[in-house]
Formats: sequence, structure tokens, C-alpha cells
Amino acid sequence: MSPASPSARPPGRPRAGIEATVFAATLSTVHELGYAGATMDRIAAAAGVAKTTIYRRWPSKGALITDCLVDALGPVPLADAGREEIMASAIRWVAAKVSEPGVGAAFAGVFVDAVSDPALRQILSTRLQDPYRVVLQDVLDEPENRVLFFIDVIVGTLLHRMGMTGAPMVDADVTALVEMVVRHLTNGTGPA
Amino acid sequence: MSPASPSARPPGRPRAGIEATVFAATLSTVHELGYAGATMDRIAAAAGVAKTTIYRRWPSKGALITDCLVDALGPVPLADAGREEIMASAIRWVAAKVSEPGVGAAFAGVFVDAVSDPALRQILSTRLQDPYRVVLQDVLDEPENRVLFFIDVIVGTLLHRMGMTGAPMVDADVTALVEMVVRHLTNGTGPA
DNA sequence: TCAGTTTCGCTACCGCTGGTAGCGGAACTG
DNA sequence: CAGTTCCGCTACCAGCGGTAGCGAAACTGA
Repeated sequence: MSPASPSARPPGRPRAGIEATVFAATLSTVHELGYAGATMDRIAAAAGVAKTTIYRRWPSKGALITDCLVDALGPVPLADAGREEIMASAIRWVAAKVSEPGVGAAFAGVFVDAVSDPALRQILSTRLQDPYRVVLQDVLDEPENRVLFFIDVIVGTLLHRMGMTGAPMVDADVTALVEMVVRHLTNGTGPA
Repeated sequence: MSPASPSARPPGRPRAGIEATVFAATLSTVHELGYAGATMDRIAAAAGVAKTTIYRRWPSKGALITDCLVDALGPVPLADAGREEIMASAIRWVAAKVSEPGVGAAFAGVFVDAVSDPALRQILSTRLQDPYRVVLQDVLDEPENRVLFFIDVIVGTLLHRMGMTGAPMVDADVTALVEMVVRHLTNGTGPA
């Protein structure tokens, strides 16, 4: 994904875009079997890759999942508009992304593991939290609490919802919740 | 906790209230080390009990945590008031309970594991979901979606928040969110 | 064609965790 | 003092995350 320049390619066996393959296999495996059921062996098998190859690239399962989420999220779409529109579209964007197959369950699993794993917490913070915070902060020029708040709310809620995919506890109207949070964050605590 | 009658007590060594001890040890261990860090060996050690004793009572770690959560939640406090007050107080009650040390992290861990474990999903449904749904449904006489919705929202949000206890990602104003959800659910989608 | 280099796949292995089996003894009953 | 029930202990298993090391594959430039 990041070779220096086309002709400066070093000799030796090339990777042949393994990262993308592994990311896809990871998400689909998590979607199918859940975070706990998505064994490193199974992910490797699904990707058609040796387990050791994965561990040569990512130091742990949590790190793989985190990078997988970063890849799945991609850059924040920053609308060329006022701060309130930007805020609203960012929230809807996160909500939509987390609803994609496997993403919510992957989020939940990483967060649970991170509680007992300081190294994973560090990775999570560096790779996921900080970038989006910085980007949105530059635009919105807001105290960070406000931006992080919506991530917390949306991710927390949908993560739970997606985590129950196998046997849904609820069939809540998440869209309504999202719009509610949008109003709450863009208009302050007051009603629409 | 449930002997038939005082004099009908069967012979043999008594249990001496092991359940309560194990529940307390479980919650404090989860609070301290997170769900993944709360090993069955560690929980047993914290409770001053052999691991085999725990497995004689609960079929799995998830089952233990689930019963532990049921014990921590206790019965739903049903105010003698209108359905909207009942709804609001129930939401605040769940929010407060899930904020207690260890409860949020325990919730998150069980949900993540339940995705890959049908048996645990069954236990979770029978022990946690159904009772509260039935109780609140009797009172509110509402479609179940509405009741389950608040559990989903509050638990999902706070679960994520508590899961990050070791290194808080956010310092969001959860109280404001709770009040917002209260308004949303008691007044429909409209503002206060 | 042939070194030289880099990476992959494979096998084997380790420590830890969830969970089980079985025994001897503790704590109770009558 | 039987008889019963439960506990604690040791030992053990399968599966999981993660590592080490080797031979071979896939490329480079000459």
C-alpha cells in the first residue's frame, strides 16, 4: 500500500496486496462468526494466507482488527459547508459505517479486549481515535468532548446492536436515534 | 438462596452463601481487570473458592457473568405513577446500574461472547432480557420494541463507556444523554 | 542463466484460558 | 456414628493467541 516509488521497488518476493485480502477476510469472518469466533487461524484460512504471514504484519489480533476498522472507515467525508452540516454528516457517516457487516462486532470485540490490554489501548488510540479527532477538530474548532461524544454514542449503541446480529434482541429504529443525536449535538441540549 | 423450607433442609455440607461471595468477587475482578482479564481462576481466588465449585453452579463463564448481572440489577423499581414516569424512572435506573463498577464491562464482555455462543445467547435471553421485558410490558402495555429500545440505547452507550474505564476515551455528559433519551421515548420523537 | 534478496508457507511449539474428571475430606443430618 | 452432600485439590484436555526456524517461492539485477 505504501511503496516508496515504482522503480525503487526492492528485490525479493512481493506481497501482492495481501493487506486488502486479509482485511476483507477478517471482516467477513467476524461478521459470520463474531469477534470471539473469528480465530486467527480461521481468518488466515479465509484469506488463503499463513497465520505467520499475518503476524509478520500485525503484532496482535486486536491490532489487525483495529487496522481493519481504520481501512473500513476510510477518511472522514468533510462536506464543504457550515460546522453544523459537517457535524451532522459526520455522525451519519459513522452510523452508516458501523452498520456495515462485521464492523460493529469488530468494534465491540476490540473495545472489550482493550480494557485488559494496555498495548491494544495504545494502538486503538493512535490508529482510530486520534486521527478522526484531529481531523474533525481542525474543522469544527470545538472542544474535543463534543466530537468524541458522538463517536461514543453512535459506536456504543450500534456496536451493541450489531453484536447481537446472530439473535437480535431488538429491532430499534436506529435512524431515529441518529437524527436525535444529530439534533442534540448541533443545537446544543435544546430541542429541534 | 432458595431452600424449600427451614426444617426440610437436606443433610450434607451446606453451601454457606457461596453465591453472594462469588458474585461480589466476580464484579470486583471484572471492574479491576476487565472482562478478558477476569479469569475464572482469578475470580475463584478472589472469592476464596475452588474453581470447580463455581463450575458446579454455573455451566460457563458467560452464565456466571449473566447471573451476576441479574443479581446486580435486581428487580425493576416500578413507581406507582403514569406510564411516562415509569418509563423515565426505569431508564434512569438502568443507566445508574450500568454505571456501577464492573457492571458495564461485564455487560460488554457477555454480549461479545454471546455472538459466537448460542448457548450463552439463550441464557442471556432467558435470564436478563425476558424478565425485564415481561415486567415492563405488563405495566406499560406497549409494543416490546419501545421498552427494549431504551435498554439497547442506554446499555449500548454506557457499556462502551464503562468498557474504557481503564483509559477513558471520553468524558461525555451521559446524564444529558439519558435525559435526552427519556424525552425521546416518553414524548415520541418530538422535542421536550 | 544465475546469484542475491525478500517474503511466504509450513511445522512445531509455548503459555494461558475455559472447562472436566475424580478423589479424599469437611460439614452437616439423624 | 453411619449416611449424605458438598467442597477443595490435583491433574488433565482442547483450543486460542502468539513465536521460532527452516525451506522454498518470487522477485531483482547482471
